[in-house]
Amino acid sequence: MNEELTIGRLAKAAGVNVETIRYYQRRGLVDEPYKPLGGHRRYAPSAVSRVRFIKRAQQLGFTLEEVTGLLRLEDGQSCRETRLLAEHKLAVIEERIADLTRMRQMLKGLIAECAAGQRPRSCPIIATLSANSEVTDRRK
Amino acid sequence: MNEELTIGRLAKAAGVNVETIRYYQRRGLVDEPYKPLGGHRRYAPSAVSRVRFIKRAQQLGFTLEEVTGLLRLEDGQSCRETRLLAEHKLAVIEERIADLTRMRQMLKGLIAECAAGQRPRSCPIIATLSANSEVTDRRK
DNA sequence: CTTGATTCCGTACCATGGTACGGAGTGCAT
DNA sequence: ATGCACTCCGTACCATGGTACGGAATCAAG
Repeated sequence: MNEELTIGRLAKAAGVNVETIRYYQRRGLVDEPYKPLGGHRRYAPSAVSRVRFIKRAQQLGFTLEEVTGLLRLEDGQSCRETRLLAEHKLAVIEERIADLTRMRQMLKGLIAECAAGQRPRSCPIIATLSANSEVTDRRK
Repeated sequence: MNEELTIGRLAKAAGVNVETIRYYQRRGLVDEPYKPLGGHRRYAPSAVSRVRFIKRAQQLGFTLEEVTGLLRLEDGQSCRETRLLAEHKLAVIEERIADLTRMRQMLKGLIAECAAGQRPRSCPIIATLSANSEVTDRRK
């Protein structure tokens, strides 16, 4: 019995499209197995784990380029280096959260003003966007 | 005296590149003024406010397509409609924050495990990424 | 053996928000 | 009036993570 997979079965097993497998191959994230002359490539079952690894890393916020780095550490022996990558990613994510939190604060404030209907002549949101000053936090 | 601006001065006044002005024109966010035959276009001073409006809206998380919608409400008379746009954007931002917060929690936990060195044989981050469980894709 | 499904491969395209390039025409200052 | 800076315009390109297309070859089931 042969446990090897066609690209279609690999894709289905990993929960991605065939085109995605090809794309990962082009990016060097997944090995392209030997192709018999005039035949189709066969993927080892381990390729499924590989693709899932990539998908999980993406869910943690890693880009495909960063995943490439993680895959070089896949043997689990370079814990320190892996941790550094994770710490850097954590810092970036926290920055994004801070950015978004600021946006949220602004929007919440503006929406509240709108809802209060304090300025029926001119929408507070539009007024803020049209303001002649810089966009600093003049409103919290 | 003539207060009209060349595209270069407009760009500088608004703090963006000339190419960005052109790009906004192509997207219909900024009007393209009349061009005298064999001459250069001249922009009204209000174009500066317009570009700043766009930039401010972007800082609040709106895409250029959404900014197009906001600009249609620029007279400030459609407060309710404007507020709906803002509320929708707020919801999207809160979802993004929730996503990122989950990532942060995961990463923090994994980094802590790494630092504790509880599993010297295999890095906990790598082990998690390599886990044989399903991938639940929350992305849409 | 035939037929329908897959695979292969290169290439183009999607969204997003711009940036870069290049040749020709203008504008302004000296 | 000369020369450099600026403008115009179309087009191509950047990153990111894929998706779509299409013709030819191949595989697998009946």
